[in-house]
Amino acid sequence: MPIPLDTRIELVESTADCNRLLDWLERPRPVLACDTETTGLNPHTGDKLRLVQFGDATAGWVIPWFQWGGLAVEVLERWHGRRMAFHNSPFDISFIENECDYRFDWSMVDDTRAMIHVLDSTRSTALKMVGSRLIDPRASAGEMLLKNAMGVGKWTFATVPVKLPEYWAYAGVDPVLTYYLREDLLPKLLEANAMNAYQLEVACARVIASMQRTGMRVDLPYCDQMNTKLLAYGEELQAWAADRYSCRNLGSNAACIRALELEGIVLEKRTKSGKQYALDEDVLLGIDHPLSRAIHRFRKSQKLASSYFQNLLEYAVQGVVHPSINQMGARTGRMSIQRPALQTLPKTSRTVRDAFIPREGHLLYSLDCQAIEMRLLAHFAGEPSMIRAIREGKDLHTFTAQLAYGVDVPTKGQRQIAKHTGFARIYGAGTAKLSLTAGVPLDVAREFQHRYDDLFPGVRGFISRVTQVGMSRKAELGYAYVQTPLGRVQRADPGKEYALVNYLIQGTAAEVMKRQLVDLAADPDLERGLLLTVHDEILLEVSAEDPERRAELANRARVIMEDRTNFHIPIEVECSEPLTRWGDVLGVPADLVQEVNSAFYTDDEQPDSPI
DNA sequence: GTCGCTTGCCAC
DNA sequence: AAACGTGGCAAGCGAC
Repeated sequence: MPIPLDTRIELVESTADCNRLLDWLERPRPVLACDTETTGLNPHTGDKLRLVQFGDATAGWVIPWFQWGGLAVEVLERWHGRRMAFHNSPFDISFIENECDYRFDWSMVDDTRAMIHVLDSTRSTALKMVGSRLIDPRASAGEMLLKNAMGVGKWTFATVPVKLPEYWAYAGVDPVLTYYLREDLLPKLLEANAMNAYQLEVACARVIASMQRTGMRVDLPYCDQMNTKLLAYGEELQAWAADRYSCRNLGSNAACIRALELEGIVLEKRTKSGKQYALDEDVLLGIDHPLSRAIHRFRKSQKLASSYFQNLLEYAVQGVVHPSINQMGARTGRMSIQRPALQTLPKTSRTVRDAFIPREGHLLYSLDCQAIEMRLLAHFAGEPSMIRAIREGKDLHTFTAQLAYGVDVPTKGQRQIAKHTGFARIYGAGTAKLSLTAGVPLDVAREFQHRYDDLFPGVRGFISRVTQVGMSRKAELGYAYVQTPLGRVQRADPGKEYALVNYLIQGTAAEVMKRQLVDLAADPDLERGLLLTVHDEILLEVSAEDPERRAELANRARVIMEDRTNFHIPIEVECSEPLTRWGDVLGVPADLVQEVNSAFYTDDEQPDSPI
């Protein structure tokens, strides 16, 4: 095993150093590794490049961007057309492209973070951690030294002096580690049959970078207005509760529990850890008392204000939020989005989604994969009746309820239990959990599960096959895993082999989504309009000027996303009407929201909700 | 003051 | 036999 930490690390401080670096660049190597150090995490919200590093097996070069940025660009231009390796390419490439005119050739990019994540997503993908594991155990030592030095000097990544040896030496090791990691991981990808999954990740990376750069336009005055209203409402509720029930802080569960107990309310449910009485939404709604309702309303308004509107106000730059999209956010290959968390905006009311608006002269479209996880379940299970029903365009939950109850038109309740049972299968839930989430007695849940298994024996067979395969691999290799169609390795935690079913379905759905992004982005008209993905939904922005053209673009996107060849079931996509606000997709007229929300509680002398 | 844990809640 | 999966985020609160 090579020991990259003994490799020469050099800081560029003079024109002589520049020349030595350019000489070094002439040497033959299969790939040039590159990394950056920055002041923060988001190039679109003001964070800047500090260092650009290049490396191979022989050396790591550290270029202070402020003084010697031109040299970094010179290196990139001279190397252009040849392979480059990064560890988390969208990050470094976005930072560099944000501060100069050089444009990377994404088809030449290798990404070691994508490699490791496709092979094992259960462990840290941080470069130093992976480096210590696979290349040199001392790889994380430099990080500790830097951390100590930064603590002593009270520095952050934005302020630590470039010439501090702990800083630039730490930085210079990274491209060398990346270089060795690529060498280590490429054969492993081949061996594991995971190359297709990796290549999809690499192809997707540029789309992610593009979406981050584009960002989403936000109606700031609206956010500000909503935030102010909600905060004022919270204050009113606080004052009301303090006055009537001496409950000083509606945000403190301990204080609320004390106040409720003083009112003679007896709590029973415990929290998950069992340490305290639970006071969650379920408990609150089960208590018929004005204070309980006030706590509930306070929570809701707090949540809307602090998790959503305040974040939008905080993260917007010139009216646009550029969230951080983590392409490999979840172990299954799903993406996650933060600062702000645009994948978790409430759907119960349109209030928050109404904050998102298209750019001037544009409209939004929401493209949604229809019931993709249920469809993939049918695909993997090879369940003929399910597959037929899907092909015939039937709603799967209604179909299931029809079969299970022998009726043409199932009741809402019958469809509901069918739906919950389907999802319980996808998630690996047992009878108890199903009974809880579907809100039916244990025996009803059990009875329906039995009917479900009788109706769809393929599903049961699929689940036991997956678990079986996982277990036998565990016996052989020490860990249970399955692979998605493109080869992504999905490992189970010990004792949780049942979760492999979910990982396979969720991971495959994630692959479908990434494939869709890549295919959409291949069309320049559509790439510009890609704004966001929410697991099975893509938000697209299209010029509004010509109604025919915009409808054509939206339909083009829909057709590109659909897949009728790779699975036993069609992946079908529904396209929304053109939207002037994201909230339009929820269908509820905006002016009704106020009424609906404030009609919740009518009997208490509490302040009225502003929304 | 910061950090980490707990609790709760938003989405798919 | 039975086992719900993946995330992000805010506030309270005790420890340092």
